[in-house]
Amino acid sequence: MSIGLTRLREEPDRVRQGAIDKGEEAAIVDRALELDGRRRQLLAEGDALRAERNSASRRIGEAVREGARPDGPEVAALKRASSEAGARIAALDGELATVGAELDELLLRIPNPADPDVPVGGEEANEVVRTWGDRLRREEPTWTRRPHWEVAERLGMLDLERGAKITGSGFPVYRGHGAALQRALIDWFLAVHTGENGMTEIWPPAVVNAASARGTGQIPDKEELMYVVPRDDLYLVPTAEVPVTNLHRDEIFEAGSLPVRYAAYTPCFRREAGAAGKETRGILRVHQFDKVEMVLFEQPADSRAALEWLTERGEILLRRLGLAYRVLLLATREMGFVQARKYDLEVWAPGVERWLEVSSCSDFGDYQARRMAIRYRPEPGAKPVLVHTLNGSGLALPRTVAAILESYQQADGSLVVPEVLRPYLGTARIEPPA
RNA sequence: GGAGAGGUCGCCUAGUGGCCUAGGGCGCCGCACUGGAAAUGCGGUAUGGGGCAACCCAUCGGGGGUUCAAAUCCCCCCCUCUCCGCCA
Repeated sequence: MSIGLTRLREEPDRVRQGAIDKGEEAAIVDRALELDGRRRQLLAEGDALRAERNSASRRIGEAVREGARPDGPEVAALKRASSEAGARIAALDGELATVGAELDELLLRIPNPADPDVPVGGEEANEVVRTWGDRLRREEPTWTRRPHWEVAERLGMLDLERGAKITGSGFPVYRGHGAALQRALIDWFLAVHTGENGMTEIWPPAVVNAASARGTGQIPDKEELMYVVPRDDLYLVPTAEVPVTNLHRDEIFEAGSLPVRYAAYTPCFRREAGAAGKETRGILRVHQFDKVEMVLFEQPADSRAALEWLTERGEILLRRLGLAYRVLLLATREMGFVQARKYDLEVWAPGVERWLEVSSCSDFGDYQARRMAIRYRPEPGAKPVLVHTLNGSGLALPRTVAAILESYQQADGSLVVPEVLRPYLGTARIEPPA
């Protein structure tokens, strides 16, 4: 990810303030401006020298064609001029490489400024935009709700122990109705997205190359987050965002072709190094999980409205599942480096009595698109401009499953199946094995 | 995995060190001709960077090298196709 040089030059104050709001040093902005000036100067000098060298070489060709001796004095003089320019170019290129490297490194540290109305601060500044549904209580009048892992183990839907045996902790095994529930959710989510939401379904590779990992910023920003296959220089995807956004890397959308909206299911692999303990009981935080992700490519002017629409696509799923949830507008230091605006969807899990993040919907502005060179031609024949990219979960499965298990469990130990999933599961109620 | 053939402008293609500052065709855009169109003719049709501009620079799958000069020669890598092997 990086900030655009044009934007840096045109609104340095906004960029500087944006960096401060996200907890970065403002001084890097000024240093970057300085280096940018030096770089442009070097480029101009280098280009002039290249022009000189090119014309000298061209004249050698012409002279030889017109009968000059290739080893004669005229040609020798031209050769000398050309070599000399070449030597100076090499020197300038050396300095340019140094300046460019420092500049690139600085640019990587300048965050995408948040939208003006995003609250400034950390977690305490997050804003609850809206809440839907009634929160169930753990303590019912005549019984107590169990946490999801107990519900699931008792119903034979989940086997964490054997998952740990065959792979490691954080790799859950779903079985029976538990496995079917995974499949049902994925299928239903995609049906909604490709149907009423008009998205195109993508079924991408779950493993990507280094260029793709770099495109969405997993390298170098979040390299420790990913599982790596070093022998083949490949990376297991931490989210479908990576392969799906990279679909259009180095491409130009022709006029009239936007928006392009995708929905994609992939398994997601995250190392989650250092995350262990009570907060991660059950399937709240695992190394492999399933997720349907929505990825949008929009015209710049449309991205803000598209984010509201995108967030609503996630909310609709929760409402139809009958799960209480809230929408958070994340504050500047919570939203991350690359987002201009970000909403989190949190579902209520009555068994553990916690809000669980099941979706994160972000507008990246042109920040991602710049790194991947994804552009759009506003009019036929016009100069391409960077597109705006957005993505949002719709939805991540494990915590959605946890909320379903905890919300729909019954006093007798059975589980009522949410109505929208009954056609997929073929039953309205799951009973404990006899 | 082995052998061979390829990767050039949106698409097809020419191109074996300097008239390549990449030619031609198709498609597309504009203009002319037409009542309107077809056909035809003329012109234009990549991306990024720099410059007020004329214009300049970079890019022929990617990277490195040889040379005054590389689409062209050399090395490494990637991808596609054909055949063989293996295989859910």
